Amino acid sequence: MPNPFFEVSGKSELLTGDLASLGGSFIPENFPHREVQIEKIVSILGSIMRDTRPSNIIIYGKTGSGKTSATRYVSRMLSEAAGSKVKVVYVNCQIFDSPYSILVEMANSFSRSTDENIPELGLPLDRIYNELMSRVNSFNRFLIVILDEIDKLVLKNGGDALYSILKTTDDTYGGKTSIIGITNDTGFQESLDARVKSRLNQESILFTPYNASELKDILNYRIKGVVRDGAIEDSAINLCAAIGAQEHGDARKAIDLLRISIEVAIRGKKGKVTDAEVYSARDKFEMDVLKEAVTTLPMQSKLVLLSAVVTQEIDSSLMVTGELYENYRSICTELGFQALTPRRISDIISELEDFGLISSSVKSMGRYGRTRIIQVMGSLESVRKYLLEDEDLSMFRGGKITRQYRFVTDPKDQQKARSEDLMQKLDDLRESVPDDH
DNA sequence: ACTCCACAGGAAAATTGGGGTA
DNA sequence: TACCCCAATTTTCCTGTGGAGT
Repeated sequence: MPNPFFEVSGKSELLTGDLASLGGSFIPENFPHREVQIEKIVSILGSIMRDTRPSNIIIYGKTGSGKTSATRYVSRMLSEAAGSKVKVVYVNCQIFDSPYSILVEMANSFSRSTDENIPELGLPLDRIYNELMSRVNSFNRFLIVILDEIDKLVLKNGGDALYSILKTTDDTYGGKTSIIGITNDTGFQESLDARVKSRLNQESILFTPYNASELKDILNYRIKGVVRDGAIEDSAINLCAAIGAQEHGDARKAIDLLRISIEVAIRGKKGKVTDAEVYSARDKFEMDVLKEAVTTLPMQSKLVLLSAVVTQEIDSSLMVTGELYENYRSICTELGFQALTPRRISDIISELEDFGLISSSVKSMGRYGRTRIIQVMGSLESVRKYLLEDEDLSMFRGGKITRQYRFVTDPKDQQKARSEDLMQKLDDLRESVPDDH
């Protein structure tokens, strides 16, 4: 009888190694089909071994093209080879997206203990800057700053952040700071202003999308030593590779898919991974991504998304900014949140679109104005379910839904609807407790 | 051809919340 | 404690605009 505890602990006769090596943050020892790019990075950074500052690098490539892990891989090797001569700082610009937070993050990477850390808020920028400079200089070695998702910096504050970081490459006496920017936006350069562009873009490296057969090689390489020989059918690997190839050659997706397939097979007590496991893994994968995206949203974004779900449930053809906003306000009232202004909600809608949770397109409705037509991605029930997992939202009963009067063609009906809407708003006002400010 | 809706989205002001110094 | 400094976030104010109605 197979030991049931092996199954509980995630072990199985399918496995010979640790499934974690198919996880997202794992950096492998080898990058099949990325030899050219890696060699180029190595040759640029190699100047450190000759005590010369390396050029700045910009790396382009879609998600899952290996740019981030290849870069980290190379910098890890460099640290091994160059020892204390070099310091590598990795900053994800999606999380640290202001000049202040990035400089602090850079400076704090030199701290040996938390009490040396610079606070995350409150200090003048140039002081942070000077502190960073003095730390870099006293360190007196090469500093390599990896800026992942560097395009987010430009998007959010017009390149100011980038400019202040680039200053570090000049002002360091001896000029020992280099920057590696990573982006998936190929038009990234055009959005830069000239002074930043000329300083930043000294070398660029393109990570081309993997094709299906390359993905297959990668998968085969990654499962070596993890899975018992023959535990995964060839066609299942091909399927994972094919799905990854469809998504702009996304290796991360292909690997995740394979990992989940294995998990599915283990849980289902299957002896091997077949196409069927991959297909159900794909469904699970989509759900996981959706759940992760929804549950990690900031509160206000959740409220807006909830409003989008509710609005679409009422009538998907009427999903426009104005309706969404009115319903958002009702929801805020019901749940006791302070509602933000339409301008901010407009931005939040754009943010939700960036996350792929909704899609929108601006459309002119002629007499009825110009607005965004919005649609929730994924199934409404799932999104709703994940949203209501938040205990602050779980009290949501359905909310008062504002009366619809836009696009009502008959002017008489429109007039009627408008006044009814107005009545309801007055009711709402009377019901609501007056704000104390 | 002209109007005007219902917003989009840029820019600047105002608010918020943290930190330093005296 | 009082006060001013800072960056981040949100609000206020604003100009711009595609096309159905007229």
